[in-house]
Amino acid sequence: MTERHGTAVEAREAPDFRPLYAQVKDLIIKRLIAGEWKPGELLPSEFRLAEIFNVSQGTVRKALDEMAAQNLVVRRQGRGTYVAEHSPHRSLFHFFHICDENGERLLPISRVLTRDVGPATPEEAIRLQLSTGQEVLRFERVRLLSGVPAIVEKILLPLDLFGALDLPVGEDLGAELYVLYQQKCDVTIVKAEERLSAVAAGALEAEQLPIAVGAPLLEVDRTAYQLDGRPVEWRIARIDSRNRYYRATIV
Amino acid sequence: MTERHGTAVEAREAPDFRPLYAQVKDLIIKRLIAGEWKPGELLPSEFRLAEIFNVSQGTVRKALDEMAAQNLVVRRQGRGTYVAEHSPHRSLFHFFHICDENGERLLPISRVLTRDVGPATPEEAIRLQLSTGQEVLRFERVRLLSGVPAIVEKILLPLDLFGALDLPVGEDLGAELYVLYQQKCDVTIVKAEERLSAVAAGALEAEQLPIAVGAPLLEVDRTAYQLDGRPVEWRIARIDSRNRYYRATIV
DNA sequence: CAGTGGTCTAGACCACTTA
DNA sequence: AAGTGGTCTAGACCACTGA
Repeated sequence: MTERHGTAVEAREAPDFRPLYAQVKDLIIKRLIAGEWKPGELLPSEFRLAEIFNVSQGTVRKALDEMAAQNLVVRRQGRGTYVAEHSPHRSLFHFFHICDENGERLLPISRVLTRDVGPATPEEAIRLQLSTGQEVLRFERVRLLSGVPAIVEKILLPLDLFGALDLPVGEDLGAELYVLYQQKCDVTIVKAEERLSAVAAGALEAEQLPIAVGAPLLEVDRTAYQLDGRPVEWRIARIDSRNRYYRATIV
Repeated sequence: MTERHGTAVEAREAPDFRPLYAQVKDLIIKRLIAGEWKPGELLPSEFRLAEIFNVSQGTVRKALDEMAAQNLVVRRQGRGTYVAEHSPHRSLFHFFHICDENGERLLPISRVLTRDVGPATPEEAIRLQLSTGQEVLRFERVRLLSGVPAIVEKILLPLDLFGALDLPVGEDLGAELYVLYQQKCDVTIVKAEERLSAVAAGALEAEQLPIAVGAPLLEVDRTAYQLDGRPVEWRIARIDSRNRYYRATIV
């Protein structure tokens, strides 16, 4: 630990007095980023971590509780604390917000339409914080809901991280993308920002979805981030939102 | 408290063992619902509450921390714990998610178009959990963003709670609706569920907004709840989402 | 200055899991 | 039975607020 504040009169010019538990949390996250513990693995116990960082178990607990609230770790009584993993279930329930009219989660099936590699355009470079010209992967895919084409998606990924990703054009993906990112490319998505708007269907959408050009579509523009804060995916989904909706809860 | 589990061998057939702090939280929420402490008021201190409920201060703290995370109370070091209140700022930042292209929050100005009282239709009764025929208040309003009409909204309220609400047709509202609900009708919104989709503009929207019939609009269908879980507002907003978007964050 | 919430620690017991 | 996280308590000191 950098500084403790008890015991005696201390020099305390440290401009940033962060609580101990916050410092512990940062240190644990640093080790996660460094890959010391991989997704799905067990962390050391609270007492062991308390020894490592030379704080009390209660302080470690508070750090881990916050990390659990952020879905960075999963705590299981009697077992231990695990590094969070992208199960298909978590991917869907956490990152896919489309429901049918009764509020039931819909399970999508995907088919890749096109695959493309090339230098990033200026706009793409900005969105993924790359230098212009750095190589990127581009995909277009269709997702079916209840067996009907419902979503056209464009996905942009930086090639330096996703070189190992092999999405076969024309075939169904065997898993959720974020699960594949983690398993094949060691990239874990921990946060996403979405911008929703309504747009008119273009030629691509009218070709792939059972709608006419100009029909209203729900556009979800998402930037997804990994643990170190780097934006690693930009995707734009255009959704035929008749009989469906995007669900959000405000608490 | 109902039951403690320390000290000795105890009869413990209670089928639901809720942690003490959760029971304390429920009891505090019950008192909030009963109106024992009003929005903006100071709660008793942690030690005082610990006496009241006969638990330790740490247990009260955990209950209050959870309530603070849910925006039910606001904690201020050195002052105390306040019952959360709908300030204009909170209303906007928490419940209004429309931004401009740079991510800047937009401040809306409202004008009421129509006002209507009558028995609830079957659909309306379902959404507000009323008996068919119970009286409801209906409003239509236009909201301007950056001086331009951008949102047409239909708002439905049960008359039994909102009889005191007086929205003058044609005039600008002096405050955010949720602030008015709280100040004039003693109704505090604590949660909302939103369903987003894309729709084609109809006659009303084309009349009020600078767009054509059939143009894509972002529809936000919101049900808002008060502390006891009762749905007390149903509103449908249709938003001209050119140069704007609805912002969501997934963590 | 007294009173509040915020942090940190230490220790006890509980419930759950695994061996 | 041993080890884990979950709960509860008690007490210390800190930082902030307002009289």
